[in-house]
Amino acid sequence: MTKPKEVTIYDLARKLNVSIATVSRALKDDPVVSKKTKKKIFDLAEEMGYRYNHFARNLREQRTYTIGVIVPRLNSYFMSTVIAGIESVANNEGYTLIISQSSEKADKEMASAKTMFNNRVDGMLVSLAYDTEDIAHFDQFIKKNIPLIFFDRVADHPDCTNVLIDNRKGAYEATCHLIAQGCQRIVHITATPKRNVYVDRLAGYKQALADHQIPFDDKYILINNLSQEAGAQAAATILQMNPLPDAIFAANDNCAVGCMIALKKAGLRIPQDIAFAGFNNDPVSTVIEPNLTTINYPGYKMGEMAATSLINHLNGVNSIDSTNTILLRSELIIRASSLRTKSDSE
Amino acid sequence: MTKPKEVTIYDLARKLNVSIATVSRALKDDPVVSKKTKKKIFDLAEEMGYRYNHFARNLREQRTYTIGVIVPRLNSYFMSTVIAGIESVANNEGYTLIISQSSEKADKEMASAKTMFNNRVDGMLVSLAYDTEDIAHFDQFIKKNIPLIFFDRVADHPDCTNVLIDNRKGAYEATCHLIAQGCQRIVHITATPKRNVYVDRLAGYKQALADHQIPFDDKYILINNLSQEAGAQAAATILQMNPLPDAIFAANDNCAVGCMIALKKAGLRIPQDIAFAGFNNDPVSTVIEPNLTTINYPGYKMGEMAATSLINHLNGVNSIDSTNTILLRSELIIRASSLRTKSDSE
DNA sequence: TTGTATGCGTTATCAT
DNA sequence: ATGATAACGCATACAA
Repeated sequence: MTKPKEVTIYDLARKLNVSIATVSRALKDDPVVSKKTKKKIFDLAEEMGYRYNHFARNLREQRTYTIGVIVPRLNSYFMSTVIAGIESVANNEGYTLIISQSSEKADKEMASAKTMFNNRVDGMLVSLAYDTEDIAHFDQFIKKNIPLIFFDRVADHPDCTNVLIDNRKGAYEATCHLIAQGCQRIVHITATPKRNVYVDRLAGYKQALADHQIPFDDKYILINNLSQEAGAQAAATILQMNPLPDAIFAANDNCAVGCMIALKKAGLRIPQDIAFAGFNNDPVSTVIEPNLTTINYPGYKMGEMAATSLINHLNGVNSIDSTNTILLRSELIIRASSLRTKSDSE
Repeated sequence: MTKPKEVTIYDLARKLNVSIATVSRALKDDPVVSKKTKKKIFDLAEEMGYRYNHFARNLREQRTYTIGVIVPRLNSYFMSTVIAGIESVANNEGYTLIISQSSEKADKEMASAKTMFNNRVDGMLVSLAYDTEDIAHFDQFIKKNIPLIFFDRVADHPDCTNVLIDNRKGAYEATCHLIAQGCQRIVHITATPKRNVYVDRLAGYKQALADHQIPFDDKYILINNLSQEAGAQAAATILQMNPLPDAIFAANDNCAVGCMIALKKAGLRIPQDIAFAGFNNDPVSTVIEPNLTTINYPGYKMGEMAATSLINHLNGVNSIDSTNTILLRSELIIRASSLRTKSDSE
């Protein structure tokens, strides 16, 4: 139970009859220290099991080499991929991550923000929760000049960089594809208009309709939380429609899958009766039958970009003003769920 | 770019004409301070935007209120659920999490361990990587009396508590179920014998066979990394077998799904030609057709238990000697992929 | 109930 | 090339 005493630079200094200043300098490989003493110090440090005390440094340097990450949830393929990307960059640059999930709740997000603020993170990487309305809980960072970068679920803020894909374009392409397959009554399942990703995807959907002279109809817009269960419930609503829609474009794959399963159970054939497209290219999209057409979404890259941009900023490499938005490429992946023209190939 | 100056207890003390000791005591709600002064101090702290400096405290108290978490990967439903459980407990108790993924590689795991050690975590929560042989990189924690708890992918270590399910029992039940469905030639797909979970599941499988007088046959054991792709490759191997096996028990759902898809493509009917069982109750198990029989696995609970146990230990509540293993309940969930008796119901 | 003084382990400034 | 010393912000033993 007793904590063994930590070895400090004082201990090293005493044993070698040098000053702590010399030890400190040697330990960070300062060229001003002679090779000989440096070697002596390194060796002794190793031998005595010296370990660097980050807190003393943080206290002294007023920074923590820690980055706070808040995501809506960890258990989505996309998010965990993003985090992997963030981690690789952060580790490389000597930063530690504090990760927290908001579970899609604004109040949890606020609590996490506060925790991270109190932990004196050097910078923040945030993807907003489903129901966050107001982003005032991030003002504390801005005020203290702590850089904050939003990714994927972003917010418009004059002081923050955003990293995301062109959601509007992705949705536009998916919808155009459905139209090209002969679909006219296309349902769009999406989530809260509080989040840019859903607003933009809806806009892309609308524009695709407009560009093909298909009138937009409110009743074809279904709003839910995009869970698989919500997809199943959406299916019930869809089955009530008369005439039945001939395509569904869901704002994520999970929801699309829940909906597909329910519609199949109701006896509809996909894509013949109703075509499907999703968003995200989640692994589940290649498990569902027929495989789901979707938008591929560079999660790992997004994580890397966000982290790199943040760290560059921390190092003063690029000014936060210079880049306000980083847009990543996405792509439509066409699979059997939407292929009506030669639907039964393979 | 300039860092605004931080407010400290000195600033508060000066403005109120009290000592820093009083401020320090008031801030942590020490009953010894009078209500009046306490209120004054709280109000001023609020007004001046004072924030607590964890590093000064850490430096002073020689602890960090930080817990290190190392997992094989974040992007599995199971692991992210475990982490959600860990997080809820840790947050409640005022601990911060540093999370890192080993990406199933021993060297990354070692690097993460070192980082966390240098960050002076108060305790560790670890689930081992696929290819970790030697757990010597955790000795540094043991030596410093930093408690370490393994969960799910555990190691036998006299000084560590393990939190896991009874993998042997789970596998035994799954295998018995397959046998009860009339299967005799049961392939078991599993992973490295370096990890307890796979060793135990294999043992459960073997015991089930033995208890039903079915001879064990080496060639029915397939070892891979349990990815979906590996499942597809396993399918190729299985198709070479003569006679064909009549059941597959995979050590996780992902791999089972990959294998099912490939076998279906090859024209086999599930469960009529070949029955399937997996492990984990991953959401994908209810997307694949037919739905996958599997072992449900209490991830959130496991995270809560591991975190609670660690924090209790940190608080000196329970000695690490008192509980060396915490076993959680798991359960067999029977779905269509293994139901041969009345296979086509529903 | 409040105050004084010291140490926690660094880094950095100024000397030498 | 090396050393002495002053911060950094807080908690606490001891005093008052």
